[in-house]
Amino acid sequence: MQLLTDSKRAHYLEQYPIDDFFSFDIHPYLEVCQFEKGEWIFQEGSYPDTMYYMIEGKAKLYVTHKNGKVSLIDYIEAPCFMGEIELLNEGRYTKGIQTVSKTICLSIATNGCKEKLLTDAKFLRKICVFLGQKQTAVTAKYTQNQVYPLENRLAAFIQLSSDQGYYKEKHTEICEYLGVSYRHLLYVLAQFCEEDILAKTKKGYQIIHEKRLAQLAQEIQ
Amino acid sequence: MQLLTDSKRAHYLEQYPIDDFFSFDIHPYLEVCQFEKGEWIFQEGSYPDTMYYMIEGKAKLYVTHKNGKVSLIDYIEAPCFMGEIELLNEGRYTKGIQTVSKTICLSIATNGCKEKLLTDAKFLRKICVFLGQKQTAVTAKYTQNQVYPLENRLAAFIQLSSDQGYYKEKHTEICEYLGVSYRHLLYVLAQFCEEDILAKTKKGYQIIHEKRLAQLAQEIQ
DNA sequence: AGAATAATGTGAGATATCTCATATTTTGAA
DNA sequence: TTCAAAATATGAGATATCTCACATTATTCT
Repeated sequence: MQLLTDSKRAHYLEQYPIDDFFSFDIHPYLEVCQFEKGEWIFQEGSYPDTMYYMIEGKAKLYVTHKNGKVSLIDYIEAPCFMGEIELLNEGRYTKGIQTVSKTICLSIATNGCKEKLLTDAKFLRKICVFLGQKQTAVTAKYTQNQVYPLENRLAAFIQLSSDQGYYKEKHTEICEYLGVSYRHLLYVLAQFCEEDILAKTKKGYQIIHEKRLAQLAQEIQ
Repeated sequence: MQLLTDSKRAHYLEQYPIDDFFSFDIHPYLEVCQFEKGEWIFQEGSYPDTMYYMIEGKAKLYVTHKNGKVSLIDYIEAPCFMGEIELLNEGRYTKGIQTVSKTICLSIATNGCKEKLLTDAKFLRKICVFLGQKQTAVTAKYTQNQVYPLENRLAAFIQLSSDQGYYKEKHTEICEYLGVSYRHLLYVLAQFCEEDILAKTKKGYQIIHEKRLAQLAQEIQ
């Protein structure tokens, strides 16, 4: 992690003003940080003293289970808060956050202004809305995981993440996200090829039979 | 649903004071309602105009999927808010809430005081903490569902819900909660009996081999 | 460039879980 | 009390998904 200073710092603060999230002057507590790809923003089990607001980039929210298995809970995309739950409740981070790409965050050192934050209606309302939406999203994802086979969920995910008719995500990431084994993900991809829904090319999996894919995805809504 | 009046109303308002959730006088907007067992507090798709704070009772939070399957997202137990997300964001209820037992709620007609609520730091902070904790709980449950077989999850659930060494929940409810079919729940219960972890009696399933049960449950933590 | 590491790909066999059909028992309401 | 509905129970067969083992490519680092 690298603290940005001077012109870079000024640039980001200017481009992403968050003054209106707060009813007091937040600038004394603010830093601009840059995380490299793959860097951990929060480590599971560590003690929190910072809240972040991600303004550019993408990250993954993880939890590690006792048996060593890891669940990719969610992708986190700018703009969003991180560490807000830990600010509200005491305690360690129970989740890890790792960047997927270079990421720029505004950091708020909470030891300086925790009380101010927790009594600021403007800020709290922002957090409330954010938490509410996140909860809705996470709940939807998990109930779907439970009720639909991978065939449908993968179809929906391919629709979402494909670019110019090509699906080219990393299998290792996606199987974690969809909560299935690597092996099984490959099985279902192979099955899609078998059924001529996709075709494997050097550029990724090409979507051939878009209608059928949509049909499979739609069963979820 | 029944509005309570006079002495009953006064009784509950006195027993569960929520004045300190707000920095303004909430009483003009407050009612005390009673829902019978099995009644729906929110219907999926309906338009919200009320937020509730459940003070006695227990309910189930549901979502219905496109394919007709229903997920029991969570048990909701007093004390807790209901409809808070809909207060924050516009839109219909996307979840249904059905009581499990007779339930007493304080209702807050939001059309009268929405603005006041959404600018009240005291209230917003309560909601934030509540949402944060709920999110943590829901996430934990669902990631576990994904990673552990029913054997472990059921063991943990039996530990939680058993009373005086007896497990006697309704299978029809629990299979929904644990996200498995009725058939499979019965299989695993039978397996527990087979292994002399439980014994089926008229009073419910008796826990015989507590250590082994704990062992199975602990794999989750 | 070469070595180490990560990602991809595939087979075989196991198992966790589902669907459906059907019978019995319990519960709640008329 | 009786009847219908809900809950419990069980079998049989299907399938979605997992584990493990191993081979082959890409990527990254030195």
